[in-house]
Amino acid sequence: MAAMRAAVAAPRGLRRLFSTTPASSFIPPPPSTAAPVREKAEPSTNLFVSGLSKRTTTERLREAFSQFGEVVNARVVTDRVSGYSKGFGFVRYATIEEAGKGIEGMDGKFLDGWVIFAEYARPRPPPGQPGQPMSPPYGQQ
DNA sequence: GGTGAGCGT
Repeated sequence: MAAMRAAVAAPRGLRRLFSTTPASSFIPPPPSTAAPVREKAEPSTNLFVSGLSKRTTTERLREAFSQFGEVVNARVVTDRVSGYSKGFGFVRYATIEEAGKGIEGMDGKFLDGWVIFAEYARPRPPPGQPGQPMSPPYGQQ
C-alpha cells in the first residue's frame, strides 16, 4: 500500500525523462516568406549601389552612373567618425527610366577594381513631418 | 587599419 504512495511521490524526477514536449519534437517549420530574405525593392529613382571600393567617392560614383542618365543625387555612405567609406552608396536619377538604365548599365560592372551591384533602393522612412519640432517646451512663456 | 555583406549623414 505504501508502495503506491512512493510510486507517485518519487517519480517526479523521472517524469522529466518521459515528458518531453509531445507535440513539438522538432523545430517549428518557418511559414516561409519569414526568413531574412532581402527582396528587391520596387522600381524607383533611388538606387542602392553596393560592392564599392573603399576608395570610391561620391564624385566617382556620380561620374560612373551619369553615363546612363541624369544623376540628381549621389552619395557614398561613409562613417561619420572615421570618414571611411562603408563600401556602398546611393544614386538618385531624375526619372525611373534612367534608373533602370543605370542598373542595367552599372550592375555587375567594375568600378575602381571592384564589381559593384546596383539595385533599387528600399523606401526610407520619411524624415520629419510637420508636428515634430526639435524643441519640446518652447511654446509657452 | 580599412576586413567585403549590406540600405543612408
